[in-house]
Amino acid sequence: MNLKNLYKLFRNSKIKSFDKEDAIIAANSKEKNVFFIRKGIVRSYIINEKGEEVTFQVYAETNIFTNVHSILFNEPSKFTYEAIEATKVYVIDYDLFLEITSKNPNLLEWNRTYFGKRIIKRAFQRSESFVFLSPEERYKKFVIDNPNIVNRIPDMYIANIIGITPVSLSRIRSRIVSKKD
Amino acid sequence: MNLKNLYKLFRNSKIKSFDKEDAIIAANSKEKNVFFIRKGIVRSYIINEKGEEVTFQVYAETNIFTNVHSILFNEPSKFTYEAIEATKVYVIDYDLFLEITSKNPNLLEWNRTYFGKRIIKRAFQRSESFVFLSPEERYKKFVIDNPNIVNRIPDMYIANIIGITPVSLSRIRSRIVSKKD
DNA sequence: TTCATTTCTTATCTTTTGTTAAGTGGTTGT
DNA sequence: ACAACCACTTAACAAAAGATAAGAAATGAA
Repeated sequence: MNLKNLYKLFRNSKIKSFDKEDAIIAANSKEKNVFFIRKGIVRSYIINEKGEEVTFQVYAETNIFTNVHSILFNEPSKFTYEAIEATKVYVIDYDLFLEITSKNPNLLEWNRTYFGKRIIKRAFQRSESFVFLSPEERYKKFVIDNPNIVNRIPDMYIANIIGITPVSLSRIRSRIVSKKD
Repeated sequence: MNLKNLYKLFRNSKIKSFDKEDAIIAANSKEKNVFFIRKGIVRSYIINEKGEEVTFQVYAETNIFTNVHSILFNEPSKFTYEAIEATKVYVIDYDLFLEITSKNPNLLEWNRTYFGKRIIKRAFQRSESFVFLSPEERYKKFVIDNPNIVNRIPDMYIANIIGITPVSLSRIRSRIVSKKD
């Protein structure tokens, strides 16, 4: 599956634009849309018991994001999905998404193999990174895995994503710099 | 989907018994079997660069485990799957598993909804626990989520699973006890 | 530009974790 | 029963992380 087919899938869908800090999927929403990011960055976050925003994941261009909890389990979203930059997305209803992918053999294969599996693989790899890697190693891995994202989002989001505090990430960064000398 | 249908799926499959510490799936294996645990506990682990075993996950009765990396991506398993207790499993080849589930409407629906989604949900919830919970909270959650496992496996496995050292888990446990007074 | 806001860094202090090692208690196998 | 082994605890120390706050740097808005 390549980007060509993906564009085919989304070319007849709606396009929506969001300004920085716009909510794309509100918390507690049960909407079942599939979003393909054409331009921009999106993050998912929750508000914890202290009232702080905690970022869970970020998505950039050519990535798909959805309200996983709704699509898979018909549950309201725990997360708010918010544009970090001005963002353009293709939007397609999940049922229509399934209908289209099931009619086109290429897309069906893609949906079965690439799309669903990619979600599982990422979730697995992420859990593995917490079990097998230190915070510093997780940060280095994030930088390597997300070269197109790392300089476009606040470090505090990265800190949340790898499970540490922003202050601690700042110290890790200065530690890495001083080691290089 | 209930256990009845699951038993139906596995009733004509092979049954295998493993002694404590037997490897059920060897590391680097590409076998594509699906295992249903009838009795016993299984853990997956890797050997890290220091030569230490690091446990990633445990599975107990009525749970299914598979060589996820092989089934989804045709890659060799990173993990060894090992019986922690004397264990009896139903074994069925993945292709046969797919064939049977696709013929029986109940099983097909179960495979689409319950089986695949359960894997995703668990992987998500696990990642979330590392982002949103402290080590102590992760331990308490593990105990609540796994009442049938927690007293049957060494604490050192639990420590690995929640991403801390055995020594640290021991301290957390004594902290919890002293708080209760 | 200038001002206000937000993020990042740095500092201080406390708490927790990692590491290593020793000791205790329990289990296993012969 | 006995020895050997393994898991758990505890201790001591070093390293890292969390919490809080203050200042610097960057960003955004008027």
